[in-house]
Amino acid sequence: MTAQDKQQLAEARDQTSDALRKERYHHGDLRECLIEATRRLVEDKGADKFSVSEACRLAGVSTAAPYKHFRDRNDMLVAMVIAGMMRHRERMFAAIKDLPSGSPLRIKALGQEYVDFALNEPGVFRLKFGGYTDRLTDPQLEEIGQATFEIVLREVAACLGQTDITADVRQRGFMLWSFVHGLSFLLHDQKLSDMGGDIDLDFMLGDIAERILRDV
Amino acid sequence: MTAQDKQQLAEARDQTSDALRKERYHHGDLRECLIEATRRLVEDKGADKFSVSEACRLAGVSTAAPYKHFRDRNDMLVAMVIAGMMRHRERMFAAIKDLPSGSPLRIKALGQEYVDFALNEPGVFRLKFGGYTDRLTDPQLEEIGQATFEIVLREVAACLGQTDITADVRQRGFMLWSFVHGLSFLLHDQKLSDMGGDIDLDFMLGDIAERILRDV
DNA sequence: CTTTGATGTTAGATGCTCTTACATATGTTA
DNA sequence: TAACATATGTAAGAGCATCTAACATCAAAG
Repeated sequence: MTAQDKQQLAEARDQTSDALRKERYHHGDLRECLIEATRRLVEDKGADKFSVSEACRLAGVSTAAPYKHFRDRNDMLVAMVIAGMMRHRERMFAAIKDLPSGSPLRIKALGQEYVDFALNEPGVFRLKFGGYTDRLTDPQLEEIGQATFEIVLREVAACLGQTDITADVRQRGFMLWSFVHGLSFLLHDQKLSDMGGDIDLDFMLGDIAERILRDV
Repeated sequence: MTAQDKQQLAEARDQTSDALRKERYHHGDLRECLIEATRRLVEDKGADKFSVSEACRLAGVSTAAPYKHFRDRNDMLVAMVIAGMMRHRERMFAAIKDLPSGSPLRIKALGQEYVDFALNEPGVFRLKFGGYTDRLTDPQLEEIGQATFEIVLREVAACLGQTDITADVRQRGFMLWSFVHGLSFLLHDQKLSDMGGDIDLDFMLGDIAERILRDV
């Protein structure tokens, strides 16, 4: 099937009331469609409430159909998370591309983007990092994570005026990651508004970058 | 039922091969027993694989029995998490009681204990903070969390030579929390060993405490 | 001793995951 | 173009889980 064919089928589906439903015996692009249905359901109701059956109802196919495209329920979730983490990495690239290189502003922007993603797509974020299931150990997912962390390390090195990734750079990068990672969870859990009082998120992101980049 | 009766029943149960099973028609302390069974299962297989039925098999009761003690499956998990977070708070108290007051060592010890708990009881930790389910909003759980955070705030204030909890203290406390919180997740996900290389956890905990307690 | 409420059991309604066997569409090859 | 091979769908059902309703048992209070 050519890209043009897919386009036509997609347009045909979009004309229906629910863009996800199929109209023919063969769906056209059921795999992508199920991933999108999975994403919606997980964001709406949480990963524990997600059911393959409901994704099938959204897509307008029988409950056996997904098993031609995914090994099992968990595999559907993994596929959805992979797509999400690729979006995540792209956004982190985009967040810094217009900022002066070697500036702590780039570190802060990366942190801001990390938190934003976690808050905008909490379903994906918590599936990836919340430990919902242990079978979330896909090699592709590992690569994406590694590559994303490399972005941070490059920026940290640049801020310190270094060219290569030393142990010191690695440690500062990991500390920054830990911070925004925990912050993302706590923000989504409303802990900042519950216990933080008048703490300013923007200030905190700049402050931590400064503290961790500074020499002792 | 007196405490002594409970003791006798507990001893009777302990004589069987599986300490959780009952021997009479009425169990004696099924609620506590189911909470413990839930804890074991969640730690062993993860919250998503946990089933009420299996907890019942562990306890040696019918699958309908839990519903006399818990509203539903989720309520069982909540009860288990509450018990876990009370252990968590007690351990944090214990971690600092022999250290000199006003010392950053106490901050570091709290962080160490936080991470230790997350690694020793990841099932509890991730159920509480991983966002497995949204119905984990028990008022009792809220109180425990608040009280635990107060410990941290008191220590931060003491380290800064202050007596009351200012906005500044709150912010530094929240930053420390964010850090150890994220660190806990990343450590359990093996991200430190995968991407951190030769980073030393103990050093990092001391380093972050120092950085965040220092004046800018 | 009897009653009563708490706590257990049995049976079953409902829904989910995943498999097996079969149906239909697609595109490749003779 | 016809026929076959492959990909992708459906139908039916096994097996297991949650939760409910009706009934059974036991302990404590009157």
